[in-house]
Amino acid sequence: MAEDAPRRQPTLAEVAELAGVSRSAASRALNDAPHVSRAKREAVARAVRQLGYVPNPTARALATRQTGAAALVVSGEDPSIFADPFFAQVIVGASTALEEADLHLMLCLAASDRGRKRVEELFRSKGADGVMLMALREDDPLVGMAEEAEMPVVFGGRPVGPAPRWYVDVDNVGGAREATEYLVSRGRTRVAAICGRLDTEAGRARYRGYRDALLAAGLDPLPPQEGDFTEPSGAAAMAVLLAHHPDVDGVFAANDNMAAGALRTLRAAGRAVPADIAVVGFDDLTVAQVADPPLTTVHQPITALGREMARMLVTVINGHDPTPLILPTRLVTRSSA
Amino acid sequence: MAEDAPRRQPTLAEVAELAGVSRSAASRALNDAPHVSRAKREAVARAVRQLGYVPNPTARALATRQTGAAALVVSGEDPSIFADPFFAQVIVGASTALEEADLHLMLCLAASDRGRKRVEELFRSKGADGVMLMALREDDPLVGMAEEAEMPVVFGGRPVGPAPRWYVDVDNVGGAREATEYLVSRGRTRVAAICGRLDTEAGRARYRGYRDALLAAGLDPLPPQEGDFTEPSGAAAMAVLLAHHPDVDGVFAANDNMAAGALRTLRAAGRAVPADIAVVGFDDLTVAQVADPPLTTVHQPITALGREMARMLVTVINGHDPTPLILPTRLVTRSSA
DNA sequence: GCTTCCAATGGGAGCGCTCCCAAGATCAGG
DNA sequence: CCTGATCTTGGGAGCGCTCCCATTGGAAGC
Repeated sequence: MAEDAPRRQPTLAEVAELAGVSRSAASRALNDAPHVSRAKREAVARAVRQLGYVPNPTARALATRQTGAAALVVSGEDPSIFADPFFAQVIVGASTALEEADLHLMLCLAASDRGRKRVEELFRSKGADGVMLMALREDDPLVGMAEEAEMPVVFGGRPVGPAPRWYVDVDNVGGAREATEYLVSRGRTRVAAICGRLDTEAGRARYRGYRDALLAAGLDPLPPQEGDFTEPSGAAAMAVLLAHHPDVDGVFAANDNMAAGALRTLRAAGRAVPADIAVVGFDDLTVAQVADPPLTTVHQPITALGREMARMLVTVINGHDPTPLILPTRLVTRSSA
Repeated sequence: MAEDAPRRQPTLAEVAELAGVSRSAASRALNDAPHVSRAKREAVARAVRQLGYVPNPTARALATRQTGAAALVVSGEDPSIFADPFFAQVIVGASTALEEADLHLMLCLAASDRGRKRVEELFRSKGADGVMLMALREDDPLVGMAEEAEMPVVFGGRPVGPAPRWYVDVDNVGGAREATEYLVSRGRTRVAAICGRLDTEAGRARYRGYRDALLAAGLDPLPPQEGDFTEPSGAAAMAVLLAHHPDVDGVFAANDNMAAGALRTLRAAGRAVPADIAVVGFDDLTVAQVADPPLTTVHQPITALGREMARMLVTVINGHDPTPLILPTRLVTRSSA
């Protein structure tokens, strides 16, 4: 008899037979559940080794009604939003925490109609044990899906509107306030804000922090100069700012990408940083260190954000009800302010 | 009767009953397979809508022996390797292509023993329909796992050693050669290389390209000054270079991160770029545009790399045998050289 | 010596879907 | 009007695992 090509994987039943025990006993032994004698436990282990048995996760999932996976869904208008290194760091944290709970990570970029439809299906079909949701915008359809879904959902950063039950966020207001206060403390009196998308809670919160700080210092906040968190948008916003308020001497940018863009515009315009204009960013990504001059920026613990989101999700999946978490930020001073 | 809490999802059997057809017919209608009358097809559609039915992917997976997911596995010694924005772009491409094939994306960072063990289990248990493998190092245990796995595996970038059956790579040698030739064409005669990890094929290939170009121009290549693709390692390598070869007038760095690091060291050492030393990078990530001076660099189509990997994987999953693909690079000249 | 209790055990019934296959319905051709 | 070919149809048997539950057999208690 020729060996028929990719021979089927051994099943638990075969393991049981080889070990001379029942399927039930084999199953219990495998999941080291109680009520299995030491002898049978060993017999099963031997059979597993001999057969090279690996449990079939799909079958297990069907029987237990648990998929063994958690999804990270990132919203956005187009997939390029995900190119921001921010998400990569979130993933590093989330992946590590999920690994500890022995869950797989599914990544969904809900950045097209097709993508959103697939996420909806994921929710409705319970295709994962839980979901982490990020980068939501105002009136984001994902919020509705999450509400309807009978599935654990943890938000990364609050969505615009009422706070969800479970979320992990960063102290955006506090960070922005600290950055602006720093600018003021360095003697800047005409400080502007290049803010992120105002249809995101992060964008709004950071502008709020900026405004609060200025008001508290008895200075006049400028109206928000909106960017979209990308480098080019920061460069453009800075150009507008320069045109309308030639006398600005300080800029708080809602993230490092935009701050880097501002730096570029400033360089082109011949303004010295920080001598003429001081610039502060937000995020503390690699770009902040590489920029010239290196950016003074608000550090946020991005990997921790991912890690805590995942941990919180696992807690919820296990039937508990954790309280939301707000991670601290801190100002890192370099040379741009 | 109180409505019992999270009422079980409707099953296909219930849909069939409501529609007055058999489970088989309902199944066929759902997957629009042939042999279903128009009338029944519509009845099923109506029942589906009325019940809010969504098929259970796990059950389907068990029956069809297809998981409906593809995994992207990123190797590395620790998870931080993934923080490189390079991977984020790969994911954007892969995710888009996978979406078209209606496959989910599982992300596995094989950056710890635990992580590698989970990948091995994934392979052995056929926990995905196929795998994309990246960032392999010499003697990487993942290569062995991939070989033994009876599962479609597409490599992103070739591993060190014999070329695998299916891979998508970038023309590393050609790109490095072009970069170096450019340096030579600008009159540089003492050109050094800050190369990436030499236990990766990309690191080796780029050094080879550098060496080939110099040899062809009748100049002497310097021995490889090895970094690990990170910014600090580039800064450190540049410092060593400056100490041992104070007269270098050109540097080819194997990626933008290291080039940015080199720039930093050069700035600290008071060397003008490109006047005293010209610098060329590789990748063309955002950092290249933000660096000061903006980096002349070898652009590689990263999103396309991800997209083509995913497409190739889908092709293999569908039973075909595509040929490996090598994507072109091109030099983008900015101000650093 | 005889209950009492509990660990150990294995059979059976699913989990929700696909798919093979036998049987019935439909229709054209002779 | 009958025969054979083609399309529909639904029952049944899995896919591989978990888990409930009834049964067994000692060990411990009186």
